[in-house]
Amino acid sequence: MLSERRLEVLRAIVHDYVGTEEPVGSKALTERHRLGVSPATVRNDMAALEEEGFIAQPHTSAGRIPTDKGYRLFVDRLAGVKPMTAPERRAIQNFLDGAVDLDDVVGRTVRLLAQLTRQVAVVQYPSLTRSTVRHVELLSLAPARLMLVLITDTGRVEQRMIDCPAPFGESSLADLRARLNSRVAGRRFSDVPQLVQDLTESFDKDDQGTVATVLSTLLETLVEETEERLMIGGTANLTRFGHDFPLTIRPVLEALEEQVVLLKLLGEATDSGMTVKIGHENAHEGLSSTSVVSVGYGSGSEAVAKLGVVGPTRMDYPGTMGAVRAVARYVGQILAES
Amino acid sequence: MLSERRLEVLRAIVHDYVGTEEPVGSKALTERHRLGVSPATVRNDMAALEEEGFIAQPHTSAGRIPTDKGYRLFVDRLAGVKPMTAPERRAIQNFLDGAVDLDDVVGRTVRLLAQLTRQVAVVQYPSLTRSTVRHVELLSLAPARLMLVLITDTGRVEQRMIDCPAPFGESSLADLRARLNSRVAGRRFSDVPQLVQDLTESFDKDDQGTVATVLSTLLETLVEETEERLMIGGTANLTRFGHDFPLTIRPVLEALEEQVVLLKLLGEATDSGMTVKIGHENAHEGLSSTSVVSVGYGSGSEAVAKLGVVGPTRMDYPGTMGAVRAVARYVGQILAES
DNA sequence: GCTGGCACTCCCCGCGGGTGAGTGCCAAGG
DNA sequence: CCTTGGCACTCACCCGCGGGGAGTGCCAGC
Repeated sequence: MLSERRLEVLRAIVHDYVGTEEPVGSKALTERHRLGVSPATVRNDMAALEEEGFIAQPHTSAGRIPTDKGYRLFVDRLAGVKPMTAPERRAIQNFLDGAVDLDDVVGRTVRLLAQLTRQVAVVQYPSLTRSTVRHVELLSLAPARLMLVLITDTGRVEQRMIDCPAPFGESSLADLRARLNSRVAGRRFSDVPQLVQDLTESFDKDDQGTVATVLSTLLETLVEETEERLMIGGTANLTRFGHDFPLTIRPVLEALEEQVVLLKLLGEATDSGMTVKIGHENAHEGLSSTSVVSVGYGSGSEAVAKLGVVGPTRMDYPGTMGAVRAVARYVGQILAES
Repeated sequence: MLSERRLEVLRAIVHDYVGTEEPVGSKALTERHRLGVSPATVRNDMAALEEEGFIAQPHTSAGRIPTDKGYRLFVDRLAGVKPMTAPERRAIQNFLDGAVDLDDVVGRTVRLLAQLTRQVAVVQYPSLTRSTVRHVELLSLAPARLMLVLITDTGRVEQRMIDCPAPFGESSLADLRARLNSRVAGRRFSDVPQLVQDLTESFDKDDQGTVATVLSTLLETLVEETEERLMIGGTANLTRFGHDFPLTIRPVLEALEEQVVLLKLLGEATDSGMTVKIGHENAHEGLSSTSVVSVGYGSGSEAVAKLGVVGPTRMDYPGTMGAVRAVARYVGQILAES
């Protein structure tokens, strides 16, 4: 068990190291923080902290830097979330309020988050799985060719081409359109399969093939499009990383380009509250020297997608967490309004 | 006027420098290329080339490196476009053939281009301005609330909400939908304004307000959405740039995040044929040590958008140009088929 | 106009010593 | 038992120095 003062020493080390990017020594610590003890005592504490694996020295006779485990303890027990100041909150709201459509909301969010945290921002588009259907439209492009358009409550639109097994009249089309909408409009995606289950039977024998095709296409769209999109920004902030550049930055850029990796990354985050993954806690090895702070956001009480930032393990956790939480909150509001 | 041999020397310098990233000297040149003359002669030629501003030396008593002007001459007069090999062409086609929708086509193109050139790839979404309308759909979401959906021949879908000044009946809606489509389906965007000009008058007085609103929204969409989207990829390749890292890479990453800059960049390219912008020829100063190779692509004989790559001025121009041209060609085919 | 020779320039690299921050240990004191 | 000042020790970092080598410019000769 670590004494209160040792935790205080760890907090001070993290604080200073995040600020200076340089290993911090016992003397410097006592000068910058009012620990009320001498450097020698701090040295003893440091030895203990190192013994437990919370800090390490790059080489003998150098200062200490926090380990992943040290940051973990810091985040879990020593650091709070630093709330945004009132002007910052106003700025966030103003910036997001100008958005005109979903793409714009996501784009603005990503830029905002990157700017606030000075790190790389990742924003997932609102997920289809948890969304509800606003409208389903069917268009006849040619006698035996339809287009299915699906509109979600988050403002997303998906379209699919459908080749019909048999020609499909305008009246049948209008009929199907009406019945489909009366059943699924306003309902959650996950409920749709049951809701349309017996729809085919109620149509003329001639049309049943087409109806079945349409329905299966609709269901496919719901499933397929669960592979969600995301937007990233602020990659230029990676250049602030350190001196050992190419080695650090390259794998990160590579990881960022693989949407699958990022989606998994965000997906791992717990549903409610904020998640902080530190260094090697990230599954992807290219991100082993970065931390990811993520949180769910949504229009209602429930999260429909996630957003977060990727930065060096040596980051300002309280500030970053504050910014991420605040942005998520405001984006949720914006989505709820529209 | 430069003699044939001096041009040959320049070509050799560019070739070697691109390969080694190191200033190339007279001795090394005569060893690697069959110029048929001695190092001393090459030195004389180099002095002449330097005099004319095609090459420069980083410091006295070092080898020479090409200047922007040197690369320009190389591209214009000395280098051809290196065609892709048959296996490469097959790979391109296979890779692009798997695409399922427009987003996927663009996504695959960007990844492919980044991989082929080992540089940063930029692909503009097919532009709306030059596209044609495939279908316009009107949905009634609420008594006085419509949704306008615009579907283009390139597979793009845009939607807009419309608040009607007055309630609008289903029959009027169907009427408007039908008339609108009969007029604009298959027509170019640029022709739409004239085609719908007198449409409002033919409706009932009660409905004219709504019809006018719908039409103006449609026209707005056509104009607004001309601010086109694009996708970039392969930023990890920036790490191959050089040793003086942060200085070079940072402004490039920043420029890449500003879509406006990129759109302007691609926009400057001439419509037909390939455009190569070298170093300071790029308006944006963050890109003054990069070259941009871009070309239009399209489904028909006409370009609907552009794509290209951004890389160091020290790049393999023939190879890059070959890859860019080949990819543009195949993307055009894919778009034409779908 | 090409070539070989020659002197000169400077970058690069490895070496060595001085400096200073930081550590670990120990003995003394509360 | 914890804290503290003292002390010797360890290394990374900085800096200046000199040799090696690649490359250049110039010149005289063919």
